[in-house]
Amino acid sequence: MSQASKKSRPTMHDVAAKAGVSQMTVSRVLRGEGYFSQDVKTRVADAAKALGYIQNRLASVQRGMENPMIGVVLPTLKNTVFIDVLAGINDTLAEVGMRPVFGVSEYSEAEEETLVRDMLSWQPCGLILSGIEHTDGLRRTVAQSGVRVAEIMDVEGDAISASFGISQQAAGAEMARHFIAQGHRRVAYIGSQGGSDLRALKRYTAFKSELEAEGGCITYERIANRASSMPLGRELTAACLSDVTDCDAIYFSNDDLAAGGLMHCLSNKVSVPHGVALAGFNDLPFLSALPQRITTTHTPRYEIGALAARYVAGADDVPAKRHMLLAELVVGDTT
Amino acid sequence: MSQASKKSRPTMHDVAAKAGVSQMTVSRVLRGEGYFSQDVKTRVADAAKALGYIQNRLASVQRGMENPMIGVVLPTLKNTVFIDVLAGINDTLAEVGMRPVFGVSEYSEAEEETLVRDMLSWQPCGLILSGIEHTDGLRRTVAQSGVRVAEIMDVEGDAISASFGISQQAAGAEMARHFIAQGHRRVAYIGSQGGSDLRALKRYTAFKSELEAEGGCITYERIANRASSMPLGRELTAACLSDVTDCDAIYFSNDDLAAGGLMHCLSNKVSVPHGVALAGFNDLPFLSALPQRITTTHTPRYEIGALAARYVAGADDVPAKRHMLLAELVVGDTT
DNA sequence: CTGAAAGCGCTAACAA
DNA sequence: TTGTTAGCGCTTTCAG
Repeated sequence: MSQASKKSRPTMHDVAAKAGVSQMTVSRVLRGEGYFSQDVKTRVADAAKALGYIQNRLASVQRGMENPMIGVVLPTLKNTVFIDVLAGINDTLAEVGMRPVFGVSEYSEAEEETLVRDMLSWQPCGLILSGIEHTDGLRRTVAQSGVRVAEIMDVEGDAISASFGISQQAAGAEMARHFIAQGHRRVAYIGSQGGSDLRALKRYTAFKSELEAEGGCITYERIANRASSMPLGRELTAACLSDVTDCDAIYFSNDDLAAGGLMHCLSNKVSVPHGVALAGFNDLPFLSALPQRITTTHTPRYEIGALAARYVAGADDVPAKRHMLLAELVVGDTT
Repeated sequence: MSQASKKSRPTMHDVAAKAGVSQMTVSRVLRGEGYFSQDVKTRVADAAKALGYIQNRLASVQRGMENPMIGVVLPTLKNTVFIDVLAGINDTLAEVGMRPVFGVSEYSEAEEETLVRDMLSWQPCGLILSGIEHTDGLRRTVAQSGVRVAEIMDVEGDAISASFGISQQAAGAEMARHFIAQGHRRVAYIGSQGGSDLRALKRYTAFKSELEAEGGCITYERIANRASSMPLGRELTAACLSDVTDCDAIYFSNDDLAAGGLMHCLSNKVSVPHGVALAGFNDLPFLSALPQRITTTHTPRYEIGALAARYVAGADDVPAKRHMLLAELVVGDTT
């Protein structure tokens, strides 16, 4: 009777019965709070272990304890960048005994709102969202819920409370100045994700206006609808170089595409950077294995995830504000 | 008074007060169960929307409802393979309104057990674990918890209830036969993860014994401790080719390493496959962008995740048994 | 069709 | 140092 039946897992009552104490005492011992004798402590610990007791957090949280769970919404899993961010989030949360619940929005703000509503039903103590553009409903919902919210990747715009990312505009503009300095004035742009990647768009916009301000120009622009990948980059580059003969450089929205471009050039004996210069974005580790070092912008992806996680986990050394991390130009030999 | 205070989120009581019905009626309407008039239905729906009501799942689950949450433990986030699996899991769960909670074990069985204990405290309705080797404690814990458990990637060994994966042994043996058929008898093996990747080990063991049975031999073996990556593959290949001069092929534990190997050969004018043959494992999409098509084994990663998710989500068309998916040899031009 | 009562497993507050 | 009481927000059961 006091033993849990086959069907239901043991509760504190079962542990209490086995240890010969009250259920409340079990609660205290297991949390290590309040007072209890050494004897009781070991009896309870033994009983819990013997029964294979596992805490029911739903009940604790329901009673007012903080839920060590963080809702995380990423735009996609197809881009390594977010995997790195995820790793940073997960590692950091794990350090303090918290876990992420996941959702993928596929770059849709409406879907993001739905996901957040859903996650809030588990009463997480924090939320990590991507980007800084959200629906009004989302903003209202999270404001009402009172959970901590971190927005990652982007810091340009109106943050809900804390944002962690880089300046996409500065990164784009810096690359434009580098192009100009290297004498690349006629530039093609190749992107993916059909323009739903708002951060790539911000970068490109800044790149373009800086380039034009410095006397350069965009001679070709192609933003494919598919997800970014090396094969896609190779394909788009082939198309670009056969369409346009008057560009001396290609700016890709990320490294996967740029690496694909480099592969095209390698396989087709297009000299880089003399035939055409190439640059990507992110500085993914695999670049260092390629035959040529692609010029790119290093982004602190893991750090962004880690910092955001520290914030939503309630670390008091991470204030709620705009955290702009450094994105550094990495000059390779493709420009 | 009936309105939620600034601090706490609105409950069914608040909605009930606003709609002029009892809390129980709100519960019924919101779940669409039982009977209620059209009038009551709209009043409740309006009130809920006006208040921005979000269900408190902790309470429902506590009361006996199923928690649409699946605990997922992966060995690493550094290997694209698991990202694909994750995508399959997430997409499939999302279709039925479920979400994954994540943990990364870093290939440690002890860590896996800790993670599972932690996740079970949220009363998830299912668990997806990687591999088929687990601690006894883990097995006891999940047996007692009564949740559905799926084990992915590997099907050779004693599954808890349902396993989804490929035959690592068959994949390794098939590659060995391919090597022999192509005349590659003296083979080097390059791996990573310091041998904690049990699946790679199984593959290699089968590869080796099949190779030797057919008259081939392993002339070099290097399993680095670091995580698998293209740069690592390039580095290890360089070391291998400078150490050993008598191997005519290298079998890599995965595509990242193999691609790194190919890059080394490209950059150092080592002809492939005549100077040395190369083969990887997984058939990652980026291979199609490389200058040469690397021979590899295609693994149905997304499908494994998707199927496992269907099972733990409670789909009745996925029985609890050993699901061995097909891993197909993909012959490229590097062997 | 609608509501009142009971209780899931836990913890804060108080009593012993 | 330990136990008792109340109640978190919800759903099951049973009464109107």
